[in-house]
Amino acid sequence: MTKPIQITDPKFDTSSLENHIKTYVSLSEDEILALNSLVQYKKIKKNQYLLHEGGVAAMSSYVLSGCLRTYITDNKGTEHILGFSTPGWWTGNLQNFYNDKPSQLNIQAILDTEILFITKETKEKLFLSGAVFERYFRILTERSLIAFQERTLEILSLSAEERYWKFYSQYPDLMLKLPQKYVAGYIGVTPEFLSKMKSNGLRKT
Amino acid sequence: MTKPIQITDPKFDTSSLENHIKTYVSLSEDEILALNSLVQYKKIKKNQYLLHEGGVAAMSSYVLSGCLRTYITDNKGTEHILGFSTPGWWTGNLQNFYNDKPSQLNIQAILDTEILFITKETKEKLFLSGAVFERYFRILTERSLIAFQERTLEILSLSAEERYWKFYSQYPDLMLKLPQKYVAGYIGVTPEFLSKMKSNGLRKT
DNA sequence: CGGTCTCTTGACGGAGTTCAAAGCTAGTGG
DNA sequence: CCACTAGCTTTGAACTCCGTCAAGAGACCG
Repeated sequence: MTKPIQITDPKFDTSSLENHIKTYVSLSEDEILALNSLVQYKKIKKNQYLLHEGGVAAMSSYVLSGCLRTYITDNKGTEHILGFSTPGWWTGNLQNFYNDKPSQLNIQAILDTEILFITKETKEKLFLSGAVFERYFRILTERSLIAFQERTLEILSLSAEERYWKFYSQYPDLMLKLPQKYVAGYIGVTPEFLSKMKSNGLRKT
Repeated sequence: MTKPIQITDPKFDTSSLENHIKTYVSLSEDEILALNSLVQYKKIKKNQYLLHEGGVAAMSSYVLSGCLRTYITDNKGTEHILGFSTPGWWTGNLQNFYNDKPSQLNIQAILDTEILFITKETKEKLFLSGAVFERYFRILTERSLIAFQERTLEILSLSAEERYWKFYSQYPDLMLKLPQKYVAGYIGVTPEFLSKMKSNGLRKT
């Protein structure tokens, strides 16, 4: 389906990722070299999949350009979106780092997308090459955890309309160029109901 | 397994936490000493708070005995439970590690509870004393993140009854000794509706 | 005991869903 | 560059799950 990466590809630019890491920890020259030698590059065309339901390959991906969505399809066929990944953010199927059961998750490009990625194995090598990487990912994971805790509480405590505005305030530019059905799939309503909410006069309260 | 060296007064037993850490990383004697010197102990009586809404003190707590619940109160006065912490699990208000805004979270003992805890500052000291701690917390945080991602998808995709059974299968012993209103607050329904679900013949499908 | 907190039960209401149909938009090939 | 199609969005009516409010029954602790 998707082509394997060729390591002999012309050199790609890792400066975006480097700078991202440097906002959390400081990197030595050796660590930068290790990073560059372990990270791989990939292009995903719009609507193609980085991870298909049932996949077991564990990888973490840093988005350079474009946008991905991570979602599941429930037993009624409805899609539920865990999140969107825009440039400067990591995504991946963490479950597969800890067990080999096929993932329920799909990760799909909703725009032409470029990523840098590391597999489970290369990530371990990265950790061995410098403790700063362990620290970097600990911090990122903590921040991601906080975000998901907040999301959990939002779904439990806010109405659909409030969740719509929350999403809008968090991702204003993303929401404008996103198909409505994806917004619906993220905030947890049907596309029909989101449409009705909008026509029935949405107003921030 | 030999008991850890108690340098001075054996005020409390950290072997539970030590063993927990050792299931993820290996600890040197020096690291064990650092851990013992930095970790503090605390008892919380039933219904008392480890963290009150509005608190800003950042700490991570390892539960030795008892049980805690972490929750928020929304603007209608309804309580929504983020999670329960039973022996062998960590809890805390991570947001306050990254900003000083008062937390919305409450952490309350629902049984007489004993914890070991570290503050934001001592946690940093722990990281300096050994990279294994960074690794340990990275792994724990990743696992916690996976759990919250799954919870998010469950709330979005499952009915109240399905969430009830999911909760039961994940925490069978906990659910039996938990007031129903807490189960309701976790799965995201009113106590009244949970009561009706049960009387209307709950059956696993 | 007695009071407070928790659980149950019922009637009613509303937020959000389902299904179906029609309009709209955007991508695609000729 | 236009026409065609597939998917996206809108709209409406019927329906369902779950919430709200209120009242009563039970349970726990001082």
